[in-house]
Amino acid sequence: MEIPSKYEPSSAENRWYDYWMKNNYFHSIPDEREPYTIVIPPPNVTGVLHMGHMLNNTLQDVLTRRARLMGKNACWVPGTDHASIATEAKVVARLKEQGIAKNSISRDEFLEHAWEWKKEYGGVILEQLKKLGCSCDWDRTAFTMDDNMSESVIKVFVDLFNKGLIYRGYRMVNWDPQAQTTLSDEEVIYEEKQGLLYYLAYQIEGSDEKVTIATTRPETILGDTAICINPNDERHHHLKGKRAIVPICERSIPIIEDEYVEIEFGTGCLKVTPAHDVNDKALGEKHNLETIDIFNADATLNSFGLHYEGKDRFTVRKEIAQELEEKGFLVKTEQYLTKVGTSERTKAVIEPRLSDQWFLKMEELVKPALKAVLETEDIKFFPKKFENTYRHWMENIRDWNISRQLWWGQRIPAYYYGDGQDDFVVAENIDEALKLAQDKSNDPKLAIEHLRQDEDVVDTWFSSWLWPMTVFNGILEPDNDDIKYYYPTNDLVTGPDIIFFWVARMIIAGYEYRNEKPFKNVYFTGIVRDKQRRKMSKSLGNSPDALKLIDDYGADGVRVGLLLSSAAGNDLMFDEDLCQQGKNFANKIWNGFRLVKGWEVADIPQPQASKLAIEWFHAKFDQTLVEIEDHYSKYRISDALMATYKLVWDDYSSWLLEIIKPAYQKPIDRTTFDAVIDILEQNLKLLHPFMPFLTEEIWQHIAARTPKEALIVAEWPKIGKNDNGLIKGFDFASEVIAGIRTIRKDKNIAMKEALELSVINSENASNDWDVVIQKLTNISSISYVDETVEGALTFRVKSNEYFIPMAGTIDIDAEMKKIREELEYTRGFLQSVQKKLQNERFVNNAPEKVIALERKKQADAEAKIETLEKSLASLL
RNA sequence: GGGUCAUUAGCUCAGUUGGUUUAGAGCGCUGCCUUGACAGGGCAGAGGUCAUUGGUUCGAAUCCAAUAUGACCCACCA
Repeated sequence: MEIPSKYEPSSAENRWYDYWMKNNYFHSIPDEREPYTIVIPPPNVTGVLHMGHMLNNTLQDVLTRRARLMGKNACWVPGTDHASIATEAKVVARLKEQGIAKNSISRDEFLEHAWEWKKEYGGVILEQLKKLGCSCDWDRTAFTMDDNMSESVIKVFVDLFNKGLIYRGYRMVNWDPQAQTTLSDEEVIYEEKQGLLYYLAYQIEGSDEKVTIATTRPETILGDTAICINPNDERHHHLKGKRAIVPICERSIPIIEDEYVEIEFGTGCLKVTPAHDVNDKALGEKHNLETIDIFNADATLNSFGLHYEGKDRFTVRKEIAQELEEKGFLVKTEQYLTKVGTSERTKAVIEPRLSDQWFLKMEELVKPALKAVLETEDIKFFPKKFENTYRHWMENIRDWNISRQLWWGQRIPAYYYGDGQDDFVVAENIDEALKLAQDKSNDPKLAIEHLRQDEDVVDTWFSSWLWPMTVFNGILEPDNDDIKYYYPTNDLVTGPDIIFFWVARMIIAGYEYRNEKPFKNVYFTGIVRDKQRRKMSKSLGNSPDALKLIDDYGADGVRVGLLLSSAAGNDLMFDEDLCQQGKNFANKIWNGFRLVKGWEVADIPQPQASKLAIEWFHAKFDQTLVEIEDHYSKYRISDALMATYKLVWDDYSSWLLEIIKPAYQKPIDRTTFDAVIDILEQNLKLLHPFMPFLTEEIWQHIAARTPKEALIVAEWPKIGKNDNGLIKGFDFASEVIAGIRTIRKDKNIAMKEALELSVINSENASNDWDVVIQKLTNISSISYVDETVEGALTFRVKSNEYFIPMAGTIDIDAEMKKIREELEYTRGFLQSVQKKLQNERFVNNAPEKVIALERKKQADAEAKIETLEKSLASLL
């Protein structure tokens, strides 16, 4: 059968993915082997594959496949996250297109639509992961709103409530007026925006005097309930105890004093709006101020907004500024750079808002999680620098607002039975709730229909923080076989952007619910950026279509492309050229295989050169394997790939195959052939985690294999004896080869023309490698001589001198120039070494080993100089 | 405002407890080669005052300090 000269990925990829699925290699069940577990960072159900996912999941697949090859019971659990805000927004938008308003349908009807949506689109991203080659255990695919997941969430909520860690509070929270829900502090992104600072003059009550304040939000004056000055500010002492009149609404408000006010900022006078600013709220509580909320839930003004009622806050800002100016209250405006909080999901400007919400007390929960990372190193971060970020957040942690005013998610299991602040119970189901409510209210006649469940759901992260446990049902059945076997998981691969949202909270939950870490190592990937260092995003349109990339370069090519430049924790500048490099590599491997496959095998003696080359490659392979293992142990995946790349491209293809290659249309001896097939198979194993499809394809081409013998479940190579002498000998020989090639190049001597080589072997180098040198450079004979050969081109390796006699004239000047240049360099080098050795303090203080090395360098350089001088003399 | 990290070849990055030839890799670049695995290839080559300035040391890309530039994280100055 003719093998095409170009590797065609698309058919192979589908074929082998189906084969792997059919033979159940991805599926894991507990057995006597050591487990290796990864839980996927569940992408949003609304998501489509982007470059970040590609990188992230390629890394997970590399780790999983390698673990599998190493004989571990590898289990990579896939799944998706219900992403309440994002998904609810999409469903709302879709309903709107169909002419249905969310508030016109019931909660249950809405949820039906949402589930319908999930059924339709929820699997898209997982299907895309298959295209990438991800070897997830699809039988275990989970979703954060699966029944057992939701039950777990409720159970945990009730438990934390009963422990006194969850409480209900009337607090200032981050309100997203577009999604109409609260957000946690972590979901608020601060963006710098150019705005205006308005200076407004308030009339002092009962006088003609005025007081000027500065604000960025003039529309909130309608909610003002005080003006605050710093008691140490002498400019304003005359205002103490007086009252001011708020413009437009003409409310009389007190002038209070507090050191919180910065004397330097603005005019040193602050307007206080307790309903719409966290600091103002604190002031309000301290000074017992009235709280006036002027906004509706969608951030339009309510009746306190007077004639602005019903208008949006930003419209009002413009209009009220105009009115204030017309009425003479506006003193001036200044350009002002301010930080505005926006919603991570909807991008809407966050409104601080007072409302009843559920909070989780973090202070105690955090302690074991902090210790595990920073003290005991039970959990290791790669790269380590993120431990600082983690520490900082954990040590300054605030209570977590876990309630969201949404429908898509786990509904808060609180049941109200009366109108009092305290008239509620928390229970896993309504029957439990009824019993508790009857007890608490002392009213045995209380019935189910009297109970109203809280309308809110919990934050999405309140379900995903349990993910490493709930995917193995470890909350509902804490003693089941899966959780006992797979937990704690081994590696977590994720982005540093969710270190607080998710990573930290999983660690907290792990210690609280299993008294054990959720994972041993966390590998933080970088952010994928484009060549101009811009973050890849939909709005910029700079994110390539993942599936198109796979079409163009093959999944293996894309995987290699992504991994080539992704040191842990460093952002990665993605460039399609890297995928091209990956594709080229795949083709190189393919052709290396094609060459070997095309050879005719005969029972003839093994050439000495082949024997030596194979021994050398074994040594080189062992040496590289040590390197690769070291890289993996430090999660330096891109270095592990590069080491493999060089082994296969340079050592295997460029050197080994060239040395053993039989003459044109001549057969190869069986011994060499068998050895090279074995070597190819070992290489394929190292390559498989990076390039699963291509390697399986070649593996199965080499020989007919039963499913048990598939590459995906082959045995990872063991580290061998690593013979250094062979590697040194080869390195020396390769320098000789390069010298001869350079001469051929310079003098334009075709490879067909055989040359002779003479050598003055001052280095006493072994002649074992002569056969290899001869084969690769078409040297007919190598003779060992004592004296300089006249009329020859020369080159030197260390202090060995090589001669290639030339029939024609030798350009003496050029030869001399070359030698002089070498001489100059070597003398310079010798000088620097001598300078060190002549320094008494160096000789006295440096370790023995270092001095010996310097002496060796000196001797080598001196020998080389002697050789060069002799050659030069012979030319004169 | 506080903090973390970076700065090495045209680009992307290694350089592990200071000493392994006068600093490496991949890509790119420049020449030449090209019927017998692969032009998605081969061979050879050019290219760096290791951000700057001081300091410690026998010895610094590596340790320390300051400066500059950039990135990220945290923080309630209207």
